[in-house]
Amino acid sequence: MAQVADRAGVSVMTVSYTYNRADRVSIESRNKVLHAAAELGYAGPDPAARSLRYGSTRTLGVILGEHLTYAFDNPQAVAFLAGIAEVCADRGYGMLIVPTAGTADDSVRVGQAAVDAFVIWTMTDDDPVLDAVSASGRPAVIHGGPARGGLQLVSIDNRAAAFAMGMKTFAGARRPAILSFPLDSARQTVIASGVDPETVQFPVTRDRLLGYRDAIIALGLEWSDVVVAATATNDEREAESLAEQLLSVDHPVDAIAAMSDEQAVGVLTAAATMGVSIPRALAVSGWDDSRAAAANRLSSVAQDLRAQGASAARLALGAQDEAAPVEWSVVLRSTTS
Amino acid sequence: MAQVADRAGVSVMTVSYTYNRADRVSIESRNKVLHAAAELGYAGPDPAARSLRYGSTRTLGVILGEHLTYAFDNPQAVAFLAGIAEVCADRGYGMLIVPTAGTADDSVRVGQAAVDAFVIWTMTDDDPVLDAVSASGRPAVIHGGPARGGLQLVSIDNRAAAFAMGMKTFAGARRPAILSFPLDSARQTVIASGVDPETVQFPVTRDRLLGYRDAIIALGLEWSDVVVAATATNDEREAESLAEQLLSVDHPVDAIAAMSDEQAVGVLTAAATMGVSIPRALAVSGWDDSRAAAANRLSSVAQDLRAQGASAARLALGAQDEAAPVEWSVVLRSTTS
DNA sequence: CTGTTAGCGCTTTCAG
DNA sequence: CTGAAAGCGCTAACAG
Repeated sequence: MAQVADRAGVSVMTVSYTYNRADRVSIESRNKVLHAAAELGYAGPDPAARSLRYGSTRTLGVILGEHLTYAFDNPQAVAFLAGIAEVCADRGYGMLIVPTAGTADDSVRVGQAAVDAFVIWTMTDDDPVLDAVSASGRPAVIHGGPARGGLQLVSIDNRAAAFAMGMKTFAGARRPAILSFPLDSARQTVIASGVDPETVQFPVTRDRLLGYRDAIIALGLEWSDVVVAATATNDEREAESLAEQLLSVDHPVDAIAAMSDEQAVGVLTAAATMGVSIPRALAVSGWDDSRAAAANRLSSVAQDLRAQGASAARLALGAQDEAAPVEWSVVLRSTTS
Repeated sequence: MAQVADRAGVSVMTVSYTYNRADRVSIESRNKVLHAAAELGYAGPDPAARSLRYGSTRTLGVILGEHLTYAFDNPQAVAFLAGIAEVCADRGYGMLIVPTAGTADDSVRVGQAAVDAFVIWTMTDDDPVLDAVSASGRPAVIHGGPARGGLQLVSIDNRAAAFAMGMKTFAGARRPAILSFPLDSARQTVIASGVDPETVQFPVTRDRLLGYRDAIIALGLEWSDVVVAATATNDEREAESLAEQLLSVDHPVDAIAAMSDEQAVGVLTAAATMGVSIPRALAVSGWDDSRAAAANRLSSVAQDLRAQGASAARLALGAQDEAAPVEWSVVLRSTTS
C-alpha cells in the first residue's frame, strides 16, 4: 500500500480510503490510486493485516465432529452446512471448515483457526476439541450436543421427538426394534438388546434412544427385550442388510424405528424383498422427513436442519434474541398404522 | 501476550517461544508462562497477527461456482471437496469456503478472503469471480474449466471421455439422445435438438457435448437430429421425468448418454416403469461410476473426483511436479450392448 | 536459554 | 478532502 501511495503521489491514507470509503476521496485522487495499483498489480488491502487491525476476521469456523467424508455423505449435515453458508454469504463472512482428523492436532488447529466464532456439528461428549473451543474464548454454538458450560446449543428435543414417534411406530407391536446410528466412536456395526442409552457417547443418538425407551415403557413393553441395531455409517444398504437379519429370525421384529430416512428406506427395501407387508407385519419410521421419505410414503420425524444451521450461525455471530426452541413434528404416512 | 509476559515476569519472546519452540525454553519459564496464561485466559498466539507476521494464512480458499446448496447436493462436488479437505487436514491448513451468491459482491469477497491460494470448482467461462481471482495474484487451480491464463487446471479430458462413451452408447442406435447438465446459468429445463455445443457456457458440459457429437458424427449419424435434454439440477427424479417424455413419443429414442449416474438411474427407472427393455430397446450410460452405477449395472465413465480434489489442493499449495493428466476410463456393464 | 529491536500492512484518531 | 502518528499481536534476527 505504501508503494501504491508513493507511485500515486499521495499518502497511504488516501489509498486506504480509496478502498474503504470511496466517498471520502476526490475522483482525481481515486483515479491516481487505482492507476498506480493496476501498474503495481496491487489487488487491495491485505486481509490478514485488516483482520489484525479490526480485531475480527469476519470468518466463521465450522467444526465437523465426524470425518469430513462422513459429514458430506450425510444429507442432514449437508443441509445444516448450507444453512450456515447462507448466513455467511448474507453477512459477507467467510466460512472456515476446520479439518479434524481425530488426532491430538485437532485441538491445535482449533486454537489456530483465524475465526471470530465457531459452529460445531455433533460430536461425542468427551471430545477434546470442545475443550479447545472453550479455551479459545470465542463464542461457539453446538448442534445436537453435548451441552457444555459457556457454549450455546441449537437442537430439537430429540428425546421428546423420539418418544412421540416411538409411540406411533411401536403401537401394537410385540417385537419392536431400533435402527440406530453408531453407539460409540468405534463405529462398529452391532446388534444387541438391553442397550443402556446412557452409555452412548453421541448426545443425539443417546437422546433418541432414551426417547424410544420412554415410549417402549409407556406402551408396557420390556426395554431389555428391544433389539438395537447400530450401523457404522448412515447408509441405506447397510440398513437394508441389518433389516434382513432382523426379519429372518424365527420371531421376526414387527416394528423398526430408524434414526434417518436413509436407514428407513433400506428397511423398506429389505421388507419388499422378503415379502413382508408394511405396515401390517412391520411398522417403520424414519427421521428428518427428507424427499426420500415423502417418495416412499414413510412416516418420519420432521425437522429443518437448514434452518438450524442458519440459526446456529446467527447465534454464533452474535444474535442474542434467538433462544427459541427448535420445532419438530411427527409426520405420519403409510408405513405406520 | 505482553500481559502474559508481564505476569510471568519474562519477556514476550519467552512467551512466544513457549508456544512455538517449546524446546528453546526452560521448563521453569515454560511453567511460569503457562500459569500466567491460564490465569489471564490467554489461549495462545492470535492467528490473525501470526498470518500478518508470517505473510501466509495457512488457509486454502475454495470457490464453488454453483450456489452452495447445489454444490453440496452434488456427490461429485462433495467427493472433490473431501479430497481437498484431506490435503488440508494433512498439512494443517484451514479450508475456507468462499460463499458466492452470484452477485457483484462475490468478487469483493474473493479479494478479501484471507487465503494463500484458491481451488475453484467448475464455473462458467465469463464468471467475473475468475477475474477477481486473477487480480488477487494468488495461485489458483480450476477444476473442470475454464482454462485461463495464469490459472492451473485439473480435469479429465471430458471431450475424449464423452467420445469414447458415446461410441459405445450410441452404437447401433438410430435415435440417440443426450441427457445434459444445464446449458446456461439460467438453469432451465429444456429439450432441444441441433444444440451447438460451442454456445454452452459451462466448460465441462460443453466438452462432453462436443465429445458426444464427435461420436455421433463418427457413427455416421446426424447431429442436428440428436435430442439434447438438459436438467435444471443434477436430480434423479427430474431425469426420470425427462426420460419419460423422450420415451413416450411416436419414435422414441433408443440410446441415452447422461452426464451423471444420478441422471442415468432416473432414466433406468423411467424405462422400467414403461416396460422399455435395457439395453435392447434403450442403451443408457452414466458418468462418474458411482456406487449407484455399480448397483444398477450401469455403464459409466469412471473418474476419481476425490483424487482430483486432492491433486488440485496440492497444486494450489505449491506442488510443482503434478502436471500429470488425470485418468479416466469407460466402464461397460449391462446397460449398453 | 532469554531479551531487544524492528516491522509485517493496515486503519483509527486527530489535525490540518 | 488529505495526511502524520500510533499501534493492532506477533515473531525473525540478532545479541547477550
